Amino acid sequence: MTFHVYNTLTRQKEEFRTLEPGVVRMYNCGPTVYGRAHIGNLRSFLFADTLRRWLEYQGFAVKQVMNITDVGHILADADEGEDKIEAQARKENKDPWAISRGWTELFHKDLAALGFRKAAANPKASEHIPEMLEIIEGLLQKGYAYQTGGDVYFEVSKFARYGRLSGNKVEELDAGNRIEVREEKRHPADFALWKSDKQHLMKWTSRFGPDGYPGWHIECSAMSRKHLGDQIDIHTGGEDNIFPHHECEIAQTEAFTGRAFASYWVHSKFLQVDGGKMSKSLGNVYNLDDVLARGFQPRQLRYCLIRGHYRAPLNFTWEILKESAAALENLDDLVVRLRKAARGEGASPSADDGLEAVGEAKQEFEAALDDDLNVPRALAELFKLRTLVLEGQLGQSAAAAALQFVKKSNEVFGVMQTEEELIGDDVQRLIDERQAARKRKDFKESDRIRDYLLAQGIVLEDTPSGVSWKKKG
RNA sequence: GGCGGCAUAGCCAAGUGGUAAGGCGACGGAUUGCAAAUCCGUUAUCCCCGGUUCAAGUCCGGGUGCCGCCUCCA
Repeated sequence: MTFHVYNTLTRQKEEFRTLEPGVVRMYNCGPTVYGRAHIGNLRSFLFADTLRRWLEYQGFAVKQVMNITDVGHILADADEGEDKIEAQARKENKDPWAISRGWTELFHKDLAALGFRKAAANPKASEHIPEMLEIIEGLLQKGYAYQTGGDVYFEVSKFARYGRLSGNKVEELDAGNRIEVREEKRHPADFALWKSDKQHLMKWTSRFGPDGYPGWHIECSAMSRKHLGDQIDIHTGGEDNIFPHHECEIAQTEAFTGRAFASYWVHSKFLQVDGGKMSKSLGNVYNLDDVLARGFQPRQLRYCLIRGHYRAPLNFTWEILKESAAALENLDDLVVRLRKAARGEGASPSADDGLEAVGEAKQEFEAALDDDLNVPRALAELFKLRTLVLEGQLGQSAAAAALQFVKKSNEVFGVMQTEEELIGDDVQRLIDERQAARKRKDFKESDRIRDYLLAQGIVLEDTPSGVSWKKKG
């Protein structure tokens, strides 16, 4: 079995083949930095991170680029209006550059807290204006774009494949119905590559005039090309990016280079909250701080957001997060139990007992992820291993093999506590004291010690084979 | 109006046309000084209606509900 991935472009699962053997070039549509990333954003980025991790698990060298959009997003009207970052800047009465810088920093902090692997590059739109202009010039020369005043538009009708990704037909886009059709455009669906506006705060001088700024879509075409080359393997984003954003990117890049842009277009579904859409008016747009404020750990949120299949809607509630935390605790426990069984504690007498079952779990795990990154199926295999070890069906060798595999599986999920935790001598002394108290049936004292340690985050369990402890959370 | 997706137990969530993974929770029992952990057992005919088929959660048609896009958006 090899990795198969669903390609939005062809609407089917396809065998994954890279342009260059062993190397994956992947571009992830990143955030617009005018506010804090919410858990919906995080789900999408977490999907990209998981995909990368699965590719790396398989031995690919992944060149991952995730952009930071710090200019160019337009409000209100498709082609004219206020930049989102500028709008926020006005609201806060701040310099737009300070706004985007601040949010970019926070974004990286959020990713780090959630255990993201670092992308090879996080290019900023504002730092790639020349690269954008280069493409715009090329498109003008090739006749795919036209200039009217200080504006440049991409002429959609010149690119026959426009609409292939989204399934939209240019003539049925209903353009002009809800948006005011701008007179200078040759077709309502034509989109801006470059705009001029004196009012704009973030602007650049070009041959189109002194007050220009780029259209939204051009940045990704330029940054992807700059950092990964004309052709890439994977381009990801949320499902909302399919149209118009990615449709336009394809048009621009392919018209410019004359070659296929990305081999695989992969999109994650939206996160829902309370079974419906997330929205400010419902007050259910949460970010990492909201999650931390409720006493949850970042990795618990991570587990919660990756536990479903990326191509199906996923529901989030605080109750579900709590359930996720409980499930994750049991995965941590799996590691602990395997480590013990590998040492002989609770292991089956014959060292190779259960070795076959462990092999099957690994095989199923990999088959699940090979099948369009089916995380829930892969997770189920981990829980099956837990049942095996709890039932004492694994011998020492099998447990050691399972432990090695589970640790490796965590390279994909990045959620488990796989390092052995240690307690200090003082804690060990208290545990011994409690055992002594129990022996003399001084339960008041033994419970006092147990409660004290619990308050320190250490849970004691009196098993038939002796007392064991674990750290909480 | 156009394009696309989803609908599986109390809550999540898999599922290749052949008889419903897994997680969390709940209930009953065992074990325990108590608790926790663990063990045993119980807990779904898959939104509705019709059709194809020997056989459908899985295919087709029609509903209903929710989500996304067509306007910035993960």
